Amino acid sequence: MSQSIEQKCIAKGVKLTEQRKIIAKIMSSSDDHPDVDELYNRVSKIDSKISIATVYRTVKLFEEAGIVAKHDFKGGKARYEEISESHHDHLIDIKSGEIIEFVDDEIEKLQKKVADKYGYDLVDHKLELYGVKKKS
Amino acid sequence: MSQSIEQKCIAKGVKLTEQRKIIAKIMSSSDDHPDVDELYNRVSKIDSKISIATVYRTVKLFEEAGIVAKHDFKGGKARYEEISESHHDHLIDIKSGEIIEFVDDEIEKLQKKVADKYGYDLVDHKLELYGVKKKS
DNA sequence: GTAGATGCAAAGTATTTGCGACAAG
DNA sequence: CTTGTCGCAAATACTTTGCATCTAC
Repeated sequence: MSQSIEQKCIAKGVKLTEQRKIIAKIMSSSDDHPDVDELYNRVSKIDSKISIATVYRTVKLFEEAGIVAKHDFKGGKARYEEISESHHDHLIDIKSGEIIEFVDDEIEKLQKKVADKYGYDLVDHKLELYGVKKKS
Repeated sequence: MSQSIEQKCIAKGVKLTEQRKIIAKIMSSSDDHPDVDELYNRVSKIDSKISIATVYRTVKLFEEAGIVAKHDFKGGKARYEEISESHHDHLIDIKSGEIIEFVDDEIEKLQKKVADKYGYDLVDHKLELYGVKKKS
């Protein structure tokens, strides 16, 4: 964790309001992948007057500024996490809902190669693995 | 195309109604990835009395029966395609929306390996590449 | 001081569901 | 016949927005 969301906002010229600071702090200190509802719950404990509309507006703003990442895992609701310097993908336990982050350079390389093969420059990608714990 | 959706329904014991037959036929003959609205449009041309609720119910039913696949690409709406014997992933042109299907055995293998490394059996996975055409 | 942010409630989308009428096996 | 499906409209879930008020810079 080299730079807080708050610092990133300053770096990107995003105006920092009291509400945004609180949401930023919550997201920085969350190491799971909360949806907007969950974020709203956590934020409400600090300032109960923040409206859910503000949470929606703020995560969208942060996403557009490239500060947080939005995921559409199964389940309908969008979920967010802070973008860290190291890119990673997700392995999701379909029983417990637990999410494991992983990196595999080789897969990354192969993805670029595939895009290249079809004449594309890779802009973004999404890799989600869904699994069940092995009964060892 | 070895087996039509209709045949798969029979094989899986899914009751075939007039509406389902029409939806099945449309999906079998679509080689793009239509959302429910688009499916409803196409279906309406054949039988304008079919309601969109039936389309929703039917794609869900087919999905649960493992006959069609649901994708949540960017854009909010769920999109569907018939499951063919050959698994594939998607490369999406973020400018035009065009979708290219591809297979890469090596990536598939690596995914299993990753899941394995964390003690999981891979049940499902999702790989989407988003790219822009190279100006060659 | 001014542009932009917030809170609230109302409006949008996408999807699901209750219910009486109806059709498949 | 009987169970499950259909069409319709109402309901739900998630997210966005208009507007008057307020706040960061």
